[in-house]
Amino acid sequence: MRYSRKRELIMGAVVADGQHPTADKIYKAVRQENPSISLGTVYRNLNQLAEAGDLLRIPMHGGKDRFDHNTGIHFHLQCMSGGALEDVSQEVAADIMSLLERIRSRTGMTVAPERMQFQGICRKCAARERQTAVQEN
Amino acid sequence: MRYSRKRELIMGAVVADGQHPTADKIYKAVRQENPSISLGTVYRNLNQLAEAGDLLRIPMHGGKDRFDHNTGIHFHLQCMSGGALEDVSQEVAADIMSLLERIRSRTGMTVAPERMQFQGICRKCAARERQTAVQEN
DNA sequence: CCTGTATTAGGAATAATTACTATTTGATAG
DNA sequence: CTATCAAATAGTAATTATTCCTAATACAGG
Repeated sequence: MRYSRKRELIMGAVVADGQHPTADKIYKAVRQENPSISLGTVYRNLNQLAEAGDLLRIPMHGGKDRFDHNTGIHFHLQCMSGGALEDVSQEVAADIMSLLERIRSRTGMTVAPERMQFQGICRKCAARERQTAVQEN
Repeated sequence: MRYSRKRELIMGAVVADGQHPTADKIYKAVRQENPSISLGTVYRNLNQLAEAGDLLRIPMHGGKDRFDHNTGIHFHLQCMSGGALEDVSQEVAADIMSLLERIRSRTGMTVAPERMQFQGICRKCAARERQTAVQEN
């Protein structure tokens, strides 16, 4: 993988974003800096960077895939209410890892932690829903 | 939801399949019985049945979604090697449920068990890969 | 510089799924 | 049994994220 100024920009934009940007969001961000970058280039570079392990590509059910500069072991929750993708608190990461190990030893299936993904309701949306429920009473 | 002969056929085909068929596979199956059924009808009915809780729609990363007549609590592993989608042994189901409960109580995030999905290597592919590795030595 | 190859822009192609519309069908009431 | 009316359907067009393609460009080594 040869150096390219555009790839550097793209990687920089993912890091700068800090959240879990879509390819499209990165495309818009890098275009501020260099309007000649094409969407195809953004996708190709994100894929190459993910392939090289410099970032994570997070496939999303029924939506645009996300990218993450944090390549350390952590987990994601896709909120079914608000749609947000957020990191699961590190507080339970060890519990998750030990479950995956238990699955491996008991069933022979190996689960890839970097591919783990939860779907449910995030804390913020859960609070909002409780609030709404109270008001309806 | 009014009765329809075609919906009955479609539901029957999902049950008869027994595995985790795609909409396309169901389409081909029901066409044996009634060649006038359209793919749109298959999708619409599968969606309605999933909505009504009569079956599960399982979104697949980078592939066609699957459907499952088993609506009881169980979990799926998508094999990254062979591509198969298979049920995770019930042996570890309780462990998984208790992890999800621990996540809820510690972080406030609620994970939907019916949406849980693992990606990794199934037992069969793991065995095959070990075999191949040995032969290469 | 010059050459070989990776990278790129721009647009076409893909593939699963949904949306649209005129027609048909199932349930219901007379 | 027939008339009625909403739900269901066939067939096709549309959608959408992503990949593919090709000619042009840019990087790195000699």
